[in-house]
Amino acid sequence: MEKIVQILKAAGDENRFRILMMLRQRPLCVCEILEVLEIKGGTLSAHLKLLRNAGLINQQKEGRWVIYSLSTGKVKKYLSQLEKEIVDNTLITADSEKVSRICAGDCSR
Amino acid sequence: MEKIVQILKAAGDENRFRILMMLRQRPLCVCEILEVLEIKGGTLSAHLKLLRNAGLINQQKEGRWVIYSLSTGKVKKYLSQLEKEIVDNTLITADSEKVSRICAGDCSR
DNA sequence: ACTATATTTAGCTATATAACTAAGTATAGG
DNA sequence: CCTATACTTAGTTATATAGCTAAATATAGT
Repeated sequence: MEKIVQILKAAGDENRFRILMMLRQRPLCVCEILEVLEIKGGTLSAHLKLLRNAGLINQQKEGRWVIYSLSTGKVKKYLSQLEKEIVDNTLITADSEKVSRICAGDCSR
Repeated sequence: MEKIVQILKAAGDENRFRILMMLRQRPLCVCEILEVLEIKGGTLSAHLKLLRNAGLINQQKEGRWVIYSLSTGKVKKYLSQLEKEIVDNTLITADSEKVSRICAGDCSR
C-alpha cells in the first residue's frame, strides 16, 4: 500500500488519533495510555503496532515498561498542521488533562 | 465522530486519495475520474459521497455532468503539506498524466 | 415523448478492522 | 526461582467498508 495512505489510515481512527495527540505532550508507557483510553491492553497493543508500522511512533524498552514516543521530523510537523483543527476538541483536551494528572514527573517508573 | 478523524479516514483510502490528488490538477466530472480509476460507477459514487461528507470536495451540477472540485482553503493547504511525501509516488504521477491526456481543454463537455 | 448518456441509490457479498478474552513472553524484585 | 507487573500475540466475533450488479433518476438532444 502507498505509504502516505498507510499513514492517513493509521491516524484515521479515534483511539489512535487520541494516542498521537497524547504523545505530543510527552512520551508515555503503555500503561499510562491505558489509563486514558477505555480499551483493553490487547486492543491497545494492536493500535500501537499499526502506528509503529506506519512510522508514526517509536518504541523503546525501559525495564518492565515500553515507552512510546512520536517519531521525529515529518510526523510532528504533520501533526502540528492539524493542531489548528483541534483547538476546540473537547475529547483531546480532556485526554491531555488526564495525562497531566497521571503524574507530573517521571511517573511510577 | 470527530471531524478531524472523519477527514483522515476519508483521505485514508487509496482510491479516494487518488481522487483528491487528481482534483488538485483541475475539477473533474465523475466520468473523467472513472477513466482513471479501475472501479465501477456505483463504487466511485460512494467514494465521492464520503469525501463530500468529510468536506474535502464540492459537487456542482452542469447539465448532464456533475463536476467535483477540491474544497477551498484548509483542504488545499492540508494537501499541499502532504505533497512533499508524494513527489516520487509513481501511481499518483501516472494518474496525473492520464488526467492530462483525457482532454487538455474542457473535454467532451 | 424517446433515447442515450451521466450519475446515484439499493441490495448483496467478501474482506478488513476493532473489540474482547486468554495465553504467552519478559523483566524486576523478593 | 517465584511472583507480580507490563506488554504482546493468538484466536474469536461483530461491525464497517469496499467492491459489484442492477434499478432508479436526471438531463440533453432528436
